[in-house]
Amino acid sequence: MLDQRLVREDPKLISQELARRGMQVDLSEIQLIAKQQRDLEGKRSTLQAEGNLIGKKVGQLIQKGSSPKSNEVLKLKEDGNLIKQKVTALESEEKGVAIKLRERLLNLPNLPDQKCPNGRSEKDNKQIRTWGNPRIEEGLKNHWEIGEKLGLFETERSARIAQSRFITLMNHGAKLERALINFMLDLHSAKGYLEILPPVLVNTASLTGSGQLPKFAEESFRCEEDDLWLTPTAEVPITSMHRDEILPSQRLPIKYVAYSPCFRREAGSYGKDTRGLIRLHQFNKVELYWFVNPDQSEEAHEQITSDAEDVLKALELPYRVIDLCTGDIGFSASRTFDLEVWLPGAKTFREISSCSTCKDFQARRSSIRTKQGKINKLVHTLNASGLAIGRTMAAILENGQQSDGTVHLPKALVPYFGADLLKPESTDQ
RNA sequence: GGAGAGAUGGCCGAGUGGUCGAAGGCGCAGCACUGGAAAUGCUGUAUAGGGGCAACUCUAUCGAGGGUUCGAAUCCCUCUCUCUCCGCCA
Repeated sequence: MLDQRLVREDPKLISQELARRGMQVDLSEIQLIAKQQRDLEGKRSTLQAEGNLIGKKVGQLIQKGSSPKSNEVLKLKEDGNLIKQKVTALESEEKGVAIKLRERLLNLPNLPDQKCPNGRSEKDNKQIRTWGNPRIEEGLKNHWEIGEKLGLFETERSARIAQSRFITLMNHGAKLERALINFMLDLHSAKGYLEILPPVLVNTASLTGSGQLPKFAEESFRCEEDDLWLTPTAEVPITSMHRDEILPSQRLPIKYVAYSPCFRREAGSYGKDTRGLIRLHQFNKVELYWFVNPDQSEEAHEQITSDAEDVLKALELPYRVIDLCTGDIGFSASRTFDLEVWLPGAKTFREISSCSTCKDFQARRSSIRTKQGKINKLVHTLNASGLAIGRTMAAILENGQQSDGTVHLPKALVPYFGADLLKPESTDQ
C-alpha cells in the first residue's frame, strides 16, 4: 500500500512512477477522496471536542450539587444531543470515504525503485551476471522424459487423484524432493536464518497484507466456508507473523527460512508448461524472508539474493541473475532480481527464484513497524525463493543427465540423498 | 460438539456511569548516588490521525461492531478470540 500522505501531497510523483510500470493512472480522484477523508476527520474531531467539553461541564455541575433537571443542565444536554447528531452524520460519511480510500489504495501496486530499469516487458530485463558454464549439447532430454524413465514421478495418475497440473512423486523422486528441502533448510539455517514451518491455510487479512488480495483473488485456492485460502507462497504467512507488531530496532534484521507447499491456480496459463515439474498447482518451496530497518533494505536485497544464489552454486547449477524491468516486477515489489537456472534439455534459462524488496509496501498493509528513537517507522520486507524445489529437481535432472540414462547428482546432495547417481530401479511397483 | 470462565498499556493487574489514556507493580530509558556495579531514589515511558516552526495541542483507541446516555473501560445487544472441563480425534 502506498502512503496516503503521498497521495494527498504528491500524486504527480505516484502517477509518474506508476507510468514506469506501464500504467496510466489518474490519481486526481483518489487524491480528492484522501483530502475529503482528512477534512471530514478534522470537522468531526472539532465537533467531538465541543461535545466532550459539554459532557465535562454537566458532570461538574452535578457534582457541585446542581439538579440534573436545572435549566442550565437541561440546556447543556440539549446542546450535547445536537452535537451528537452532527457527529453521527459526519462519522458515517467519513467511514464511507475511508473505506473507499482504502479500497483504492489496496489496488495500487508498489512504486518501482529508482534503480529498477525502465521497460515494458521481460524483453527489457537486464542481465546482471551469470555463473557456471551452461551445458549445450544436442540430444539432451527434457526433465520429464528423464523423470518418467527413472520412475521419479507420476503424471497421469495424479490427474486422476486431483487434476492436471498436479504431480505425485515416487520412489527416488520423492526421496530427492525431501533431500532438496532438507539440504536447503540446513544451508540457510547455518547462515543464521530462523527456520519456521507456517500454516498453509491463511486468512484474508494475511493475503491482503502481503499484496495478493484484493487484486489477485483468482490466483489463489479458497476455502469459502472458513475465510481461508491455500497459501500461494510462504511469503504470505511469514509477513503476517509480525502483522500489527512493533519490532524493537535491535532485533532487526529478522531472517526466516520456511519450507511450505505452495498452491496456485495458474489462471491464464492454460497450455503453458503442461508437462513436468515447471508449472503445477501445488509445489514445494523453501522461502527466505527478511524484516529490516528501512535504511538497510538495499544491502539486504543484495544479501538475500546472494543467499539464494548459494543454493544454485552448491548444487552446481549454472544460472544467470536478471534485474527485472519496471514492466515485469510484481505488484508488491519495488525491485526484483530473478535467478534463472539453465535447463539444457529445454535449452533455456528458467526462473527458479525471485528475490524482491517490497520496501514498506507490505509493512504498511500489514502494519509492521520498528521503533527508531521515539519515532515508529515501517520496516522493510524482502523475500526470495531459496529455491523452488520442483524446478530445482528439473534442473538437476537435465543438468546431470548422462548418455546411459542415469543422472549424476551434485556432491552437496549426497549426504541427504545417500547416493550420487540416479538410475532405473528394479524396486518400481 | 456439550458446559463454564475470561479478553484492560511491553508484561502482570486495579478500576462497575463523570474530568480515566486509565491506579499500583514489573520491565525499559534518563538522571542522582558509587572507584565501578548492585541496591536505592527521582523523572520519563502506548498507538494512529489532524493542527503548529516549535513548546505543544485536538480527536480516536480498555478484543471487534452496534446501542443507551450530556457523559461508557464500566450498562445493554451481536460477533470474534482465548482458557478450563467433558466428548471425539491425527
